[in-house]
Amino acid sequence: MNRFLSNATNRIDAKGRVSVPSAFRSVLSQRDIRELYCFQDFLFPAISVGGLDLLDRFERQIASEDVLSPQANRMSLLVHGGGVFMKLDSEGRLPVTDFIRDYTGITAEVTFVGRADHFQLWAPQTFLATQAAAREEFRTRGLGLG
Amino acid sequence: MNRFLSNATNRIDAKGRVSVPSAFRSVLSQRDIRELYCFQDFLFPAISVGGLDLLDRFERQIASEDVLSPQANRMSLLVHGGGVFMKLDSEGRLPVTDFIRDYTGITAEVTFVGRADHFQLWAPQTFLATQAAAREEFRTRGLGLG
DNA sequence: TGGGATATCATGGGACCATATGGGCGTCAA
DNA sequence: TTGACGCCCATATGGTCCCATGATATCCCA
Repeated sequence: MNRFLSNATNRIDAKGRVSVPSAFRSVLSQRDIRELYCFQDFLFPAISVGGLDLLDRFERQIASEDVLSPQANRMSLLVHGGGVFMKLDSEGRLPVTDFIRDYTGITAEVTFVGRADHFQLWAPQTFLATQAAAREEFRTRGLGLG
Repeated sequence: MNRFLSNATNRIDAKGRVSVPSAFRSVLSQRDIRELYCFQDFLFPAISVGGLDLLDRFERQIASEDVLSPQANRMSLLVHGGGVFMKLDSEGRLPVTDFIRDYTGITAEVTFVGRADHFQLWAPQTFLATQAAAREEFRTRGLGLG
């Protein structure tokens, strides 16, 4: 497996740590991702986690803009300034900081959700609800992306 | 790490000093930046800090403009004339001068914000509010620039 | 097919270390 | 002389490492 797929829910311990699922850890080591970069999803209350290559798309766009461009400035503020580094401990756990809790509503448990080139942290019930809502959306409006 | 990323908030002590986050200090030494050049951000109430190479992009743009361009004239006035030099002490702290306080509204705490090739000083609550506003902007209008 | 052995993984907690922070002292300049 | 600044050390808080325990799935063999 070389992509982040499926989901799993783990408990946060008394020290505020949570184990990253083994399957995700093996993808991380396979891609040689040692420093995790995390930032808020632009749409959902979830934290995206992956390597620094996640920034590439944004940085290409920023670099192509005028030095004084407010849009480029705002984007850099979010993706460069709004991200957080996380390191797994030797057991493969990551600390669940307020940065994560505040944006996701996570309290006692974390749902890890695969997103192919990265994975996300969700509050379990929010994940279920959002997934159901998305399914309902497709059911009524169809798959059209417009 | 060779870029300024993420953010951190530190307290100003009784002598008006604040510790630059360890991660940012290591980027500075890695880039062999000893004298910090600081100037006001063009859009936000924040101070930009970095090496003199920060001026490169501005100077390229100024050079490409007409000699009589009011835009280039203004940019030089701000970037060349409006900057100040700062030095870290042996512990990696920098003095928070009135130059910084007046433009940013910083009082008791400083939020250091990574911007890839430089970092910025923000008043914590201003940073949070501005970031939230920028995110909302992208959420409603999309990521398209221009 | 079932039951026990074993490996893998999540969880819990103690010890240690890096870093932010606070404050003392000497030096230099206004 | 006084105040600002640079240099030094002392301390605490939080993060990281290390080892132990418990749970669950997998395998192997009878």
